[in-house]
Amino acid sequence: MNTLAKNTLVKCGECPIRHRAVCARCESDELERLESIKYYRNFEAGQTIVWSNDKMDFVGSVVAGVAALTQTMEDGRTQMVGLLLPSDFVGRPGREGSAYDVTATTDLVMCCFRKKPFEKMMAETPHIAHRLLEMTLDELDAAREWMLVLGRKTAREKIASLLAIIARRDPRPGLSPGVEASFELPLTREAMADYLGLTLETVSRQMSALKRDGVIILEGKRHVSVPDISRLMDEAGDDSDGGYLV
Amino acid sequence: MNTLAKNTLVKCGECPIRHRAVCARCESDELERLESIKYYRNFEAGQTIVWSNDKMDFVGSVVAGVAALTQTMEDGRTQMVGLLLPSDFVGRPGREGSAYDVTATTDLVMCCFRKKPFEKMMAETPHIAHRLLEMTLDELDAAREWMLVLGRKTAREKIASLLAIIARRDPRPGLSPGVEASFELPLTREAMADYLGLTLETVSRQMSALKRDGVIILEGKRHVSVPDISRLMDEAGDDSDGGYLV
DNA sequence: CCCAAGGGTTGATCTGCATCAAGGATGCAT
DNA sequence: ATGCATCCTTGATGCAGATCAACCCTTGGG
Repeated sequence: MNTLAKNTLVKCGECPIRHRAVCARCESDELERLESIKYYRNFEAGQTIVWSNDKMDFVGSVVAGVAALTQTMEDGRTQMVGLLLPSDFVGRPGREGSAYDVTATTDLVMCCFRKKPFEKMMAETPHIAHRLLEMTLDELDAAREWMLVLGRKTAREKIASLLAIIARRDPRPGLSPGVEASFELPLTREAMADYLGLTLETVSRQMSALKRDGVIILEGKRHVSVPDISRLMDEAGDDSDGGYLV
Repeated sequence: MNTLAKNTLVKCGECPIRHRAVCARCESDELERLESIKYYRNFEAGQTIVWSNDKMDFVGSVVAGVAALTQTMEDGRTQMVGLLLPSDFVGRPGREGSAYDVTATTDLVMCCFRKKPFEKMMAETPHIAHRLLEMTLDELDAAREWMLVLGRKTAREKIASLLAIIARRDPRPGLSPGVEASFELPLTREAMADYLGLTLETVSRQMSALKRDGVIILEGKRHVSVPDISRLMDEAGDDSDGGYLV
């Protein structure tokens, strides 16, 4: 247990980013064995990676870009239940199919492992299973934190919460003076609405309101700069230290 | 992986109910080792089991009664993020504290394992870790299914969804003719509201409405009978087969 | 060059649920 | 029996966010 601190990132072969270790003791021979079964896949923005209930014959992690897990009711109402940013893990070892639609919301690169050999390795290598348990517990915490957002926060707080997550996970230090974070929104207004349990009109209005009030600076429709991150966190009503979310 | 089918229940020592196996291959010596570190704890309705951020030195499962995981914002808004029914697992191996308040909503019996020895056993016994991963994935599915409820369902659908969960998990076959399920609500109206992201007044009104419309039969404030379960599922807007939830 | 499609904004109006408020039922302590 | 607390119900009113609708901007294709 805990062979690796919670969010430790390790270099995985030639992956362009350091991503969360699946192989708990990197640099060791597990990593090499992982290398031997891994491959890359590219997706375009909007493309579906797996349909819910479809068989999913791989697991992997996001290397670049953003993907979304969504659930849909018969009448078309949809709810995003997970947002996958670079280093996030996808797939359910020991499960046949996907429980959700997985779609790329931007162009996407994934580092995949074929599921069968990955599961075999997992069975032989205890700390991979432990590491996966760690990661699943993180996802569970994120999902539960999001339940608070969905159940109890106002539209403005929801938007601020989402922006805070993205800002935190995209750690580009301030370029211009007076800007503490700056990023490109990887989601359309509609996708944001689906994540937040709102309509796209409400998302648009609240984005305008946050801009008007100086909480964010919008350049174009997608580029967001945050002059004061703690101000943004306040708007999100965030009690938490922002530990686990997504 | 998958040494045990998803919801297989096994007899664990003298526990009065068959609960979900922590020890994946029951009847084997892991079970005996588990027996040697286990103990029971009783709680009264309303009692807090662990406070969020407190150190939690045990893991375990609910034997009888119901417990709730809740998160609270500084201003007092609270959201229940998990409902623990008999056989559900509590605790986060490899984690220090609890991320949520855990409280008993009814009188409660838990079967506990001290955390340290449990983790030690987990490290030595691979399929315990696998089993725990299975269970955590189930919880993750439940949390995500609940995100759809919180984000996209109406008050009436939310109530119906909650009743459907409880009815499904409390499999007492119909006593009177024309009654397909019947149970005692383990939650106050306020607790239901906290789970559903509503106010207690709205919960009360929708319960009355479901009663008026013949979807449920209310005897007193807490006893619920369901004449037609598929009708209730329809009201819940449930597309799913009701696979994972709670 | 024009047109269509996708993404975004903003306004007017409607409505589901929250909020505020009062009162009923039950149980328990004095 | 009386008082008080907890839990629940129901009514009146208000408002946040949904819905309906118009319009803008950008991109890309004939």
